[in-house]
Amino acid sequence: MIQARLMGRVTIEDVAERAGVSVATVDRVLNSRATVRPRNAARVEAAIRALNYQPDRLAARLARQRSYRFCFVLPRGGNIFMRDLATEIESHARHLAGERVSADILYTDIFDPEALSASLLSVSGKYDGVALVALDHPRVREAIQHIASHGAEVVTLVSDAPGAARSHFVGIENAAAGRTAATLLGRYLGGRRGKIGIIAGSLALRDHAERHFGFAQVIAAEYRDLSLLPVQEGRDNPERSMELAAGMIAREGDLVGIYNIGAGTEGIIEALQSSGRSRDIVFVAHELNEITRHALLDGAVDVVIAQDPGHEARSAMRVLMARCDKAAIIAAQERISVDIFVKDNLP
Amino acid sequence: MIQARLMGRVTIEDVAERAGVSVATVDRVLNSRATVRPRNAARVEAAIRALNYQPDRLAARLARQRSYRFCFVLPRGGNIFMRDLATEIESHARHLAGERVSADILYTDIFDPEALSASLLSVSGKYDGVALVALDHPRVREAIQHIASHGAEVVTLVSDAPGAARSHFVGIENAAAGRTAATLLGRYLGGRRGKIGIIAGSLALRDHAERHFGFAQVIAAEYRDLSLLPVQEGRDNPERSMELAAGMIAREGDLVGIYNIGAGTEGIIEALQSSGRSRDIVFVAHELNEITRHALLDGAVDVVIAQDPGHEARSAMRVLMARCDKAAIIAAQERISVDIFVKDNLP
DNA sequence: CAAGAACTGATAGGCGTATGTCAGTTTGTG
DNA sequence: CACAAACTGACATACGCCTATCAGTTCTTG
Repeated sequence: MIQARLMGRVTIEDVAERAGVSVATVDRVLNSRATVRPRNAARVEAAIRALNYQPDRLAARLARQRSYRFCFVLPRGGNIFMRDLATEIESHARHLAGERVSADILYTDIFDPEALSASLLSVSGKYDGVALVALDHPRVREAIQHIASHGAEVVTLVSDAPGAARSHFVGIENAAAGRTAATLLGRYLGGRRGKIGIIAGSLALRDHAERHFGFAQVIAAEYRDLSLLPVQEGRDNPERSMELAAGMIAREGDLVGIYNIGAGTEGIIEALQSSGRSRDIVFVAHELNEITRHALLDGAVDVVIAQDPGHEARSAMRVLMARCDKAAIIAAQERISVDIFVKDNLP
Repeated sequence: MIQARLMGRVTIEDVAERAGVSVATVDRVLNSRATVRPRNAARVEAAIRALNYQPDRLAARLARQRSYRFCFVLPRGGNIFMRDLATEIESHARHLAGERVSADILYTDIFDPEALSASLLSVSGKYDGVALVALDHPRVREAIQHIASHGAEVVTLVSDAPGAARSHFVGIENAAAGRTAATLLGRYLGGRRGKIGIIAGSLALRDHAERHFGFAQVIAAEYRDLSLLPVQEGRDNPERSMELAAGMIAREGDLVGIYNIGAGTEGIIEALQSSGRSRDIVFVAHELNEITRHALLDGAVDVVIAQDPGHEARSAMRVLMARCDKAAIIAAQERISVDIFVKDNLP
């Protein structure tokens, strides 16, 4: 092992010496703890640059004795994806116990602006960071503002609230996800002519609306032989989605594709299979889980567009931690990608 | 901020007290520093479990005064992907400077077993961890063994050497990548009948051979209307690949698809475009970079199968660090996925 | 059962930073 | 020029763990 002394690690003492001041003064500059005469402050800054001083993050966190408490606000009784997300958050929180981080999960009705904002306010002031699956609503923005102004970091997760005081959004670009679905569905159909059915949870959900927008855009622009049926809202519910899909299949003789924007995929698979037209209808769904995974292998689903809940959980925590100790975040690492899965590249 | 004392962080002192021994003994057990009577060792283990003690990794690294030195062994004069990988390694190394980690890059001819193993031996003993783009060859395995037996951790990067003493492989499953390419190409062709041209860097490269295997497997099993032309070796060179592609296009009137297993994609694009048959031939390539990115947007390439060099660089460093301080690695986080890109889900 | 071997406890000092105190020095102001 | 205000330096303590030392205790073994 090579020891640090051999590497000549630069410490605040070196900076102090070089700047001709005491370590206390360097500390005052570094942590803006008290006013320092401009001349000395400048010297310190210069010494820092000259020596390329980088504070030791390990020592800093140890000394600061900070243990970060984060709160994740998730939908109560959510779909499979949300349950997977919760599992990932718990598992990563356990892992981070050795790094002085703890995370609680608060379940609430995120579709009700009043309930969500009440939950947010109830949490305000008690945590160093809050991650929430947001609803784009004035009340919610207000609650986020409240948390932020009480000194906590806020990030939105999966679903964003663009105008709000959140410092980061951990999630995918949903319009791009919709466009991706359209391109794959269109290319898989390879020039066939016909109708495409679309099922969403609810177009009142920002992410569903955005996916629909992206999907419709690409189909209109690039696949003139395909036409879209009006969106049906299945509320992410398998039974309801099954009925909607069955209705579509029965009504439209030239149905060649289905795009499920939200959850409830198992219902649509059932409708397809019991209709006997499963092989003729290209089906694109969202999110990778036990159901869609098996469906891909069976051929019941042709393509899955997904976001990785594990990545999102870890990313949210890393971003919160980084913001809490004012460190830089690695943009490329924290970017959540629009994943495409076929039967062959499953994890 | 919530202080640690409120959280009741468990320290070795708590463990010692609970086990009825001194902290020195706990330390002896934890770091197997000297022999401890079995009875006491068992008590300590029990106390650790009972209290769910987790050593503070920050404090440990600080005290140990370790600064990890890693070496990355990459191909000299590599293709775009390898250059991107090098850039990512440098950039992440800079980022980790504040966490007592440094990384050097050593360029060598990784296709020559003698040269590669000589480079590995020259590096042996000087680093805490080595990551290399491996060649699957006895000489190389021997060199890896040598490094490992001198106390350094070894991981393979992008290309594996399965029998060797590396503790981890950071890269994709190449057979799965090949299968994925075949499925997308097959589905994009939507039942069209014809020939598929395959260009590889060299089938002597393990990753290329594996991709080819996976690709051929799926085409044979699922796309009876498609037949494969013999693999042409372009040595990852754009000019040579262009000539090979141009030849194929001219010779085979019913060429409906091209799969480029390695680099040199720009050459193939040129051949396709100057032939005027670009729109009729589905083209699947590997790795996302400026060239393939533009080609996707242009429509010159239909699908790109990729691995993320940034993820690989960060993952290699995290794995090396984790192994150096005997910490657990997060499997899901370190798994490198076979990414699929179309024009709509580009980062 | 004595002598040596094997083990254990107490303690000190260190890693690089944070935070606070207090006496001492410089600066600005009237 | 005096006096308060603003600034600075030196030092102490803490964070949790690592490493080493040394005296003291408990085991082996002949």
